[in-house]
Amino acid sequence: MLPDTLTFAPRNCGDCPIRHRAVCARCDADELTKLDQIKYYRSFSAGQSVIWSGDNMDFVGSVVSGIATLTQTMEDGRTQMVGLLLPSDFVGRPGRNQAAYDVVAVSDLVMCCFRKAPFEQMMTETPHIAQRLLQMTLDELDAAREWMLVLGRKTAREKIASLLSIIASRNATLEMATASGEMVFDLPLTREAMADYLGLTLETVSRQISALKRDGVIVLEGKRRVTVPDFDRLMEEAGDDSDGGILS
Amino acid sequence: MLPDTLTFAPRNCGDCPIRHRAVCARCDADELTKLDQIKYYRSFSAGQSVIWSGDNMDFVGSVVSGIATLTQTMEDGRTQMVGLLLPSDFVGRPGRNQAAYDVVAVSDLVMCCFRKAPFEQMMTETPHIAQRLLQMTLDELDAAREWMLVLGRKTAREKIASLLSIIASRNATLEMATASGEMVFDLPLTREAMADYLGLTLETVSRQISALKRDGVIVLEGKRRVTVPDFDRLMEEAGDDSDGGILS
DNA sequence: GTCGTCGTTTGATCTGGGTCAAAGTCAGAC
DNA sequence: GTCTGACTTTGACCCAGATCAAACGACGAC
Repeated sequence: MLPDTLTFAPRNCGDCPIRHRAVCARCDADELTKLDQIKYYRSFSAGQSVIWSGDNMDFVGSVVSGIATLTQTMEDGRTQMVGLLLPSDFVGRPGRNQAAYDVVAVSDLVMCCFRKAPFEQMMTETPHIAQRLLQMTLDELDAAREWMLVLGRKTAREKIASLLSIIASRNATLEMATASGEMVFDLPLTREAMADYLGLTLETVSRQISALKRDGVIVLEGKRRVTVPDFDRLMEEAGDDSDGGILS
Repeated sequence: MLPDTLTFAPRNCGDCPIRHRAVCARCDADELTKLDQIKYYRSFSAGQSVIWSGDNMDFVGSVVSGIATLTQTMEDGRTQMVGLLLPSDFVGRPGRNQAAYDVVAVSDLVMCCFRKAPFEQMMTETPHIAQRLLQMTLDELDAAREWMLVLGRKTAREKIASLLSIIASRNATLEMATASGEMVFDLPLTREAMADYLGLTLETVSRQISALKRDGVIVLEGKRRVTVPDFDRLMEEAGDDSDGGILS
């Protein structure tokens, strides 16, 4: 457990893998030095809980590596995932002391944390941080609204295809993309987590994945490794405009 | 049509009904003067479209009075509401030129608009605006996540109860609250719009409203005026923690 | 090796909410 | 007044996805 995650810690921000995408993306060298002074790393192993809804939360931070989920739970145990946190995503809300959601590490996870008070202080002093945070929050809001369409109006099959295309394209920027147009990636989530993401049961998730496999939309190696032979086909199955609507 | 909405326009920001809740809330007198110079009002009558998804959008703005909806539409016509815009809510995204959603006036509507370029200019100069916009965006993100739980995991009855309690509590701050603990308000949405909000069909909305009425959770006068005799009961029906979880 | 656990698949059955259809209510136009 | 159209309600029926249940596969502990 906790293999080299602790030794992982990049000593200075210049070497950080998320330097140009996280909340610090716009900071100049000076600002980075200041951040460097108040930052600290925390590691979590897969399955571990980062924070519980309602807990006192005295830090904010960025996911450096690994994946975490943001979920909401009803009294009777029904749960809905409301955020999927990938490297560079921000956790916590400046100006709030209590966590509003459960945060759980889905894989081994490293976070770059800042104590809340000094971070909020810095936010007022260095507009670059607030600017970047606004941009990231607006992006998250757009993602949440896309997700609302998925939850409210798509069929189970479309939901699965949507999730697969989201994961595929989030990874696309990073790696993968087998020249030939094929895409290969590992599902970071269990069937149950996918069900929580999509407002389904895990059985339905399993059945629809099997169906997409049977129909040749995806190819599976084992239970986690997915190959998408034709991404446009997957987008069609997701019910999305195939000519990916250009925003921004 | 378009009754006194145009003459409505408050001449200066000091008199504005949303002065202390909109994106300008934190501005001081100086900043307000600058905003005053670049603002203009636009009126829309009920049912009119403010902007279509994909349209070029050269302004941003705040809802001054009236109600509008933000919706997404799939190619085959399925629609999902992704935002309900009440007075003081912000429309548009700085740094984006195309509208991402359809915006439709549900009632007669007055908006306070700013051309995008000067507004973005001001945002970089006066941190008060960006600060407030960040706060508002974070609030919207929280609301979107709450909404995701509703869409993904609640039953039709719970969905209706949730919507009613959201509308009730959004209004609560303003007016209403019959001392006795009763709440009375008008539904601003048609059954169809409620269905779009909740990921249901209008028939199901109608049936569930009838059921809540039959069970005494709400009382209807006509089709739009709602009385809630016992708000805690309504919250229970919504499946929410009755002891309203305190965040912030 | 066996056992236990966790994640997954598959089958059988049930049901909440969708779909199709018809009729009711109300406000504004004429 | 009555006609029209928008909105709403209610009924009958059906199906996608939930629920209940069983079994399978992979992996780590022993």
